[in-house]
Amino acid sequence: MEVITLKDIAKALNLSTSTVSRALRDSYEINEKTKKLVAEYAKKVNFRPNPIALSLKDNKSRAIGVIVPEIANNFFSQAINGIEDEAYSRGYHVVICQSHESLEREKENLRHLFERRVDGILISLSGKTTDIKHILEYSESNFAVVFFDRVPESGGFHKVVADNFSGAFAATEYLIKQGKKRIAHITSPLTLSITKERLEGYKKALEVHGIAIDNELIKYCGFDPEEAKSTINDFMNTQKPDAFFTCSDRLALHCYEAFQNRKDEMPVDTPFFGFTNLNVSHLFHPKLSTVVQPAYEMGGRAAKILLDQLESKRKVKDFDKIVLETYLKIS
Amino acid sequence: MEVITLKDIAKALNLSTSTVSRALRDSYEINEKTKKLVAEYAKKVNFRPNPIALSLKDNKSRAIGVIVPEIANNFFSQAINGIEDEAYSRGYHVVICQSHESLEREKENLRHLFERRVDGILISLSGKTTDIKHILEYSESNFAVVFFDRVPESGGFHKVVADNFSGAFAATEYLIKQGKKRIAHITSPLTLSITKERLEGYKKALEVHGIAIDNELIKYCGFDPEEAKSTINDFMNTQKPDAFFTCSDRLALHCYEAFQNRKDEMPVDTPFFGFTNLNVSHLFHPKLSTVVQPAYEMGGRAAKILLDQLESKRKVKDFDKIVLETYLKIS
DNA sequence: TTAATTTATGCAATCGTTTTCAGGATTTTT
DNA sequence: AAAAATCCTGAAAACGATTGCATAAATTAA
Repeated sequence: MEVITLKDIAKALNLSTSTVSRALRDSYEINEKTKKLVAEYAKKVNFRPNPIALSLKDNKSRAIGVIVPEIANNFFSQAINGIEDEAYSRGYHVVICQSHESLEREKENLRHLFERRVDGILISLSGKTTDIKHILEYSESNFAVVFFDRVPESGGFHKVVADNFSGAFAATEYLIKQGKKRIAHITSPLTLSITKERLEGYKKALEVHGIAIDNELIKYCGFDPEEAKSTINDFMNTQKPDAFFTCSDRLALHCYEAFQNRKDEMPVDTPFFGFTNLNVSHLFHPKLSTVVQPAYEMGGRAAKILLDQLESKRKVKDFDKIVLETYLKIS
Repeated sequence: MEVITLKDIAKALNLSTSTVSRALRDSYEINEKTKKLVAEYAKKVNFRPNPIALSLKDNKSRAIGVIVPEIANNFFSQAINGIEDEAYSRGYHVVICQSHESLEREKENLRHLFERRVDGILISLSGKTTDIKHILEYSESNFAVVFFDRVPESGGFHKVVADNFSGAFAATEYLIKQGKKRIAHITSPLTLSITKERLEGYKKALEVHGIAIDNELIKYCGFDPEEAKSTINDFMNTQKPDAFFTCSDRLALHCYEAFQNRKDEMPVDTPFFGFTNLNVSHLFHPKLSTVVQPAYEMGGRAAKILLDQLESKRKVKDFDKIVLETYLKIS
């Protein structure tokens, strides 16, 4: 497979590169016969314009960056699928970076992507990110940014999120309808937007069903597995909840592990709910039910907004916030 | 964050772009004073050479492509982590494509990456790929290829694989030492290199321990979950093995699902082994033990070989085949 | 037949960087 | 003091594509 340039074609057909270029782009200035000649030859030798040359010319890389906490997480890998399908179908490629829940890594990722001259980025914030100064720095220089899933509170950006409130409400309500009254909620640090929204959904469901909110049943857990372990131990030694509802993939897994470490097995009649996209939750013991987010769609929508923005001439002035529905997967 | 070019620096300091370029690359031709002046100014305005311009000049994109069957699979996402760490630390970026176990998609991925002018690719073959003609087409035009995990039989390529034989041997031996004698092996199509190697390990362990090989206990399963289902049903209705050993992530999951669909639960004293990197296998019911591959390392090594090759002047003549050890994770 | 118009093509600049070549200025050698 | 060597710098070409401008050739109008 040989790499062919415009110049090669021009030489072969005894034309100038400009004529060849125009012929291929079907310019009105070029004779039909010439066009056909060029088109046929180009096809024969399998000509493809060098995307790097085009990038240099247009000052556009036709690449977008994605920053997620972790690829090895079903939610994010599904979201990435959505992003890639949208991007590839529109001729963009995708550079993926992981923040590993670290603000420092997130900053490095941004710098790397910026230096690589990506046209814009999609980002789901790290768990340690409390403000977005580092992102604002870049977002001036016509460097478009769209947030998804874990988004900042401040306005002025496009965002795509799940309906965290309703998802948490539905899960909590489901547990209540199963007759549960002491539902523990184990959640992430309050710095994350999703934490607050899910907590509100949980509280609202209790309220609607006339169950008093017991703050002892709500625990915040950072990223250290040990935290989850001691939280679970506390719960089992004191509160003995009759159901669990955790806020994330990671927390659900840490809690399951904490249970495995205890002598007394997790009671089978204590249902466990997670806000996760784990595609194997139904194989867990005890069963793990989940609030599932439309991760693929979320990625695709976020990518679409970004690319639309990149390709539109006028500067956007109003910013979309798209909220996608979740659904329950009962195991 | 402003984007600065050589020309900007040249204008500001009243020098020519060539002098600035040379100063920054510490050329012996440039006066020390000038060098210092330029270096300081460049640092102040945060100059970064435009990678796209460099790519065009060098005819190198400093990007590598990765083709895997599926990102949403722990083995591959861990391998990608290894690839990205190696690549980013050496100033390359990574374009990820998924073949979704389809030969057609794999061909499209190749075409896409080639047109994108990546300098080389890392590939783990799709389950439908039986020959590598489509890859050979490209591998001429100084387009380096390194295979990992699922590699072709033919020589003439760099390869990084797990010691599939030993892994399968160890798992089978473990089951035998647990007193199991009728160990079912459910495996992928024989077109995949890993299938054969793992099957050989399984057979060898039986042989070493004086257990006759029963071909009725060996079943090949494609990618359709229904196949796994009927395989499991067949086994449970007739052979009733006293242990299971599956060849892949996917097969292990399909089998677990098949068991869930049956009335009679999977007997708890029938141990189940998978050749997978599932990081939640210990939370399954019944327990899933696994042969774990060093996925991160595999990705990293493969990337290193590829990048070393890209950066070496002389053409490689002998091709490495690196075999990495697996380990058992008993749940 | 000559001028005006249309048609078809090529030249050259551009994007940002590197690098070859050339040359001016300064210093050293004779 | 002239020739040679050394040092520093800049102009220009190259990478591959696009595009404004110029112009030659063909056609039409007068």
